[in-house]
Amino acid sequence: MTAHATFEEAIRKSELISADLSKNPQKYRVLTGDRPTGPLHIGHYFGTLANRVRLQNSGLESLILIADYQVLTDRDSVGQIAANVREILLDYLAAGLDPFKHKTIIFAHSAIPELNQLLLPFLTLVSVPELERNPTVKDEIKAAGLNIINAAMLMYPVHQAADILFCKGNLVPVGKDQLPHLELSRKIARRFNERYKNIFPEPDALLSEAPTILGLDGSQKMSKSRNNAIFLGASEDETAKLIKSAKTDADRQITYDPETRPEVANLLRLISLCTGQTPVQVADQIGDQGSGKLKALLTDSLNAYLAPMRKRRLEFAKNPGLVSKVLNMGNQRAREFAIKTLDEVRGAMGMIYG
RNA sequence: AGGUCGCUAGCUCAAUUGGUAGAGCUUCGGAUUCCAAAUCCGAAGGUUGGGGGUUCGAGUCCCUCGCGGCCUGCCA
Repeated sequence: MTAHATFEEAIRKSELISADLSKNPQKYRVLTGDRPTGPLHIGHYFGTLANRVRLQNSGLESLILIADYQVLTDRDSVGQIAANVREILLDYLAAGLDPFKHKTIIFAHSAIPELNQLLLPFLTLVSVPELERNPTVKDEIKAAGLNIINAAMLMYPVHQAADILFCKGNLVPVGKDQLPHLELSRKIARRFNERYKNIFPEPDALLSEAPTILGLDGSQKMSKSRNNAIFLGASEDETAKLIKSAKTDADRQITYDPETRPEVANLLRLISLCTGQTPVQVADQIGDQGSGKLKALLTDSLNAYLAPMRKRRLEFAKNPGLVSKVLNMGNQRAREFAIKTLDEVRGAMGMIYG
């Protein structure tokens, strides 16, 4: 099957599942996650976080992974990891993920030894060239400018397979770039089932139509490392300052044209996400008032949109005990899955001796 | 384990026979601009991996320790 055909197939299946979600939420267990390299920004929010909250609220069991070990795939040090984990927890809670009201489990790699142990048999189901061929990994190595590739970087898609399969997750919301990883997870599940015993589901992709949010420099995806991001927890003044620094163009007449005016289009799209208007409507409203007006409007819209989240975030920040409880609770529940699955795996492999 | 090369600003790298540690990019500020970008001007940024020694003087030479790359080997 060609890559394109695979993609078409993934879209088709994703649409079928999407239609089924509200009818049969109990059929699905969702896994997503983030590397704790810093606080989350509005690209994360509009790209995935909002969708996770939506899935949670429609009754799906959702596991959210803080992939702390994977911080080290492209750097030598974890940095202020404890602070970063805390910031991400605050972002999750502020965005509306709620382990107390919903079937949501927030947990960390490092707290689940059984999950990581699954990695070992999984690694034997994958060949080295298969890992080296992964286009997303190749891109990430290139983007990070790595001249030394550590083994964890090469095998992190296998680690992801363990993340998904330890809890028998069957639905993974992803962007197009993550499809190769999910394909590998499916392959690993299939090979394990074939070689030992049928215990793993083959997880499906839920392709989001979420727009990619460009950074404030307008040329690349928003990301912390490119220093072009607005953090969810930023103050209103910081947000205003960052938006003011965004790249635009010299044309005073504001139009929505993603092809020729990607920077302006990106700002219009952000307003659209905050207000519910279409980008074209926003552009018409600004007319010939220029990018200054566009930025003022975005600043007001975004600050207003994020205000309730930021308020919640500040309140959670005052309650570190509650934040710790969220993670401890999630770790405990995730670990129960992991212990159970590892037992099954060892049984299937004939590795229970005593 | 052996051989070898390396460690200088946030990043990439300079620094003559031993003689005041610099540049580019990034960051920050200013000019400019409807706002930006680009451009121009300016600023910040360092115990030269740690320690010791030689010397009037060490990034540079010597010793030592640490960390890392590559090559070869060994082991489960």
